[in-house]
Parts: sequence; structure tokens; C-alpha cells
Amino acid sequence: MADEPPPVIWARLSSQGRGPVRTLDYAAITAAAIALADEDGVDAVSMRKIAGRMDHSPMSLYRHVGSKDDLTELMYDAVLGELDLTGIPSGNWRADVARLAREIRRLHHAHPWIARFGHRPTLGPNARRFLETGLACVDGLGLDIDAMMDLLSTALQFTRGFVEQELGEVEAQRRTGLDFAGYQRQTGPFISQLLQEGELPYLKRLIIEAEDAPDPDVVFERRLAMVLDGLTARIGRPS
Amino acid sequence: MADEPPPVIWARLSSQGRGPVRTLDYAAITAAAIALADEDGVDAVSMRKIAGRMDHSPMSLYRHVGSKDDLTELMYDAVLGELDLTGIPSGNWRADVARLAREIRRLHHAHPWIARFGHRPTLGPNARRFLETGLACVDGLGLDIDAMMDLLSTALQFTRGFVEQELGEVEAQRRTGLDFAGYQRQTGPFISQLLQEGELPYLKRLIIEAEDAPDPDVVFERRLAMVLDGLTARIGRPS
DNA sequence: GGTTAGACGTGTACGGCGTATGCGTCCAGA
DNA sequence: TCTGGACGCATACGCCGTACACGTCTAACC
Repeated sequence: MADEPPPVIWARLSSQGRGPVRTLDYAAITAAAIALADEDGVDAVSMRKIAGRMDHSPMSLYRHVGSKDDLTELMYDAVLGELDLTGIPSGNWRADVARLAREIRRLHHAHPWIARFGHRPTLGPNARRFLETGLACVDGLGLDIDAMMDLLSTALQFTRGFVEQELGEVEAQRRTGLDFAGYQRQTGPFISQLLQEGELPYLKRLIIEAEDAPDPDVVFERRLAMVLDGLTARIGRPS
Repeated sequence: MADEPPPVIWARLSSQGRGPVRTLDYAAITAAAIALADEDGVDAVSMRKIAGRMDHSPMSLYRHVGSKDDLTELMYDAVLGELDLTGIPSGNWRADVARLAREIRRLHHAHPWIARFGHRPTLGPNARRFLETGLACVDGLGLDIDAMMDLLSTALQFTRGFVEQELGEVEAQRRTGLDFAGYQRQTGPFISQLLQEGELPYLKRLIIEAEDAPDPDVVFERRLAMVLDGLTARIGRPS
């Protein structure tokens, strides 16, 4: 019958009580961790390095964040706070959902490490705000809440998949210290060999016929438009 | 001017040469690593544990895989070998792409750790096979190679995003040792408090009105159908 | 106003990790 | 027959997350 601490981080964020005045709090720790991840990559984020940046001992962090897993959830929600949701919903659901998708993609580009955490949906304040705004965009179309979630989630799940493919490239470049041209230079001989040896007609067409350096923004918009086209059909046909 | 080893793993896989007969090779190491990841989760995969399973010393693995990063690429391609692509392409592009999407999803459920590696597209044999099969499905529709990639990638990127959201849940359950019901029991009080305090109309509607335990397979099919609807419009309208 | 329970920051230590390096051993090609 | 290189291994280094015990400070209580 002990009085367990709440299992959800968001219910556990404390404020100054009895004891020495704080020199640390979860918000500052989160900010330092995010800065570290942005600058040196997700693999560089360690409790020791975060503490080093803050001129504190590693263990002091645990007074405020519980564990590194907790910290990642705090980081994720903090970053969601950077989403620009002004003027949403505007009344044009398609434009709104497209803007949300672009914002999510922008966020992932600004913080390429986001994708590397698998999370259940967090319950932090910014995630709540995002959910409310998102569902508001697809309200008033005569759909029940499940159909509304279908519309919103389908667009955002496509976005997530698209962005993760993009970021695989970005993170690989960081890890190997090799940009795309260098990568091509390294893989070129191997690919040539493959094309000579085996029957890979489509790989060959990709290399010969495809756009040379497609603008990722353009590709994203083109595919997003297709997805939104698919969603449109669902409206006026509530299940 | 030294004779550098090829930078691509797939060009570096060696066969028995001079020296003692092998008791290890990259395929066996990959298989052991996959078994470990399947059973104990991606965080349990370490060179030491893999070696332990194989009754070898940790360092012996490096004779065959170069680094842990290399090993993850080998694991990913090996698992792609489990895709069932028989009868594809069938001539019905929509059915084929849907089948590919379902296969990819099935694969992620069988090996929930796949999503946790960010990778550039691997050049392994199974990835090559998958690319060829996938593009063959959308050939003959009067589209150029870029439009073909749009069709295929959009469906698969949606799938990837969908599955990763599902897997966040699965992996969280493994980490915390708590199933969804237990998770709900823990978060319930916090959510109740949120609903009382703040203005979260859509969260409230989700909890009250949404399907109680939606079948993920049904949700996936519903959303995939919407995406495919969107792709259909692109056909006959080659850019 | 004195006392004290509890918050705070820290030092030490444990068991894990990836992998660089150097060493004996074995065998195919010279 | 000789030998260079492939093979597996033991050791060691510098990281990691975090359990635990400790001294210190202060808000709340008598």
C-alpha cells in the first residue's frame, strides 16, 4: 500500500520543495540533451556528456529524469513544441493536413535523431496540442472519430515513412563522414559489376533513366498529393 | 596506392582461402544475431552475446563481419529473404503492390527490431530482388521510371510509417514488461486528470467514441486502400 | 526557534558494451 | 618443403547506464 510514484513522467515532474535550492531541472537537462543530439548525433547522447555540458555530475541528472528512457520522451515532446501550428485549422482540411505533414517533415530534418526512438504516443503537453490541432483539421466533414483518425494518421504515417528513408541517408552520412557523392564513388564499382553479372533490368533503368538529383522537396510534395487524393475519396462516404 | 578492401560489404564477403578450415562464417553469425534479436530484443544484440551463442570468442566475429554496423546490414538483407514474392508480378498492379505492402508489414511483425536501424538502401541480394520485383509490378502502365518509383515508394513508405507506429507499442511492451492493458491502467489516472483539467475535446472523443480495440489488420487495410486509391489517379497521367 | 524529514548533488563502483592490438596455429600455393 | 596469410582468441582500453551510500541544505512542523 505504499504511495508509489506515478508511472507517467508527465505526472512526476516536480517543483521546488524542501531541500537545497535547485541548480538543475528537467527542462534544462532536456534542452542540453537536444543540443547535444543536434550537434553530435544521437549516438553521442550520454548521461555523462549531458552532465559534462551542464557542469554537473552524471548522477545528478537522475534526480530529475528517472532514466535515459524518460529523458528521450522528454526530448521528443520538447521538440514537438517547435511545430508551427498557427492558423490551423483554417477550414480547408486538405491544406491543413498538408501543412501538418510538412511541419512534421521539417521537424525531422531539424532533429534527425527523432526517428531513432521507438515510442508509444507520448502524453506530453506538446503531443497533446498536436493531437488536438490535427483532429480539429478533419472535424466537421461528417466523419466519425475513427474515420477522422484514418485521414490524419494515413497522411502522417506516410510522412513518417518518407522522412525515415530520407534520414537513413542523412544519418549514414554523419556516421561514415561520407556525403552522397562519396558514397556513389564507393559503391559505383560494385554496382557496375552487378549490372554486368546479373539480370537487374530495373536497377539499370533507375541508374540510366531516373532523374539525376531529384529535389526531395518536390518528390515529397508529389507523393503527398497522391496520398491526399486517396483521402479525399473517403470524405462523403463515412462508414 | 594500397589495394584497399572494397567499401561495400557485399563485395567483401570472402570464401575459404588459405589457413585453418573455418568454424565460422558471416551467414552463421547473421543467423545467430537474428535469432538473438527475435528472442531477446534488439538491445540484447551484442557481439559478446552472439559469440556466446556460437561458442566462440567475441573477437572472432570480426574476422567475418568487419563491424557491428556491417552486421546490421547483413541482418536486414537476410530478413528480406523471408519475403514471399511468388506470383508477383501478376499483371494486377494494385493487387501486387498491396501484397508487397502486406509482406513488408508481416516481416516487421516477425522481426520487430528491423525498424530500429536507420539504413541507406542496402545493396544485398535480397534487397536487389525486392527492388526488381517491386518495379516489375508497376511496369507496363505507361509510366516513366520516376513515376513507377513514386507509385511503389508511396505505398511502401506509408506501410513503413504505419508499422513503425505499431512497433513502437510492441517494443515498449517488451522494454517495460507491461502489456497494453497494464499500460492503460498506469496511464488511466493521469488521463482522467488531464481531461478534468484542460480543454482536450478530441482526446475525450477518442476515448469515449473510438472503437474500443480496433483490429490493426483492418485499420491497415482500410488506410492502405486509401493510399492505393490516390495512386490510381496518377496512372494514365504520366508527367 | 529548534528540530527534522526529505530534496539535492555527488563519488564510487559494477557489469556491460564495441573493438584495437598482438599472438599462436594451421594450411594452400610457391 | 617452406611460408605468407587466413583464422580464432586473450587481453585491454575507454566508453556506457545506473545502484547505492553519503554529506548538505532548507521548508515544514512542534
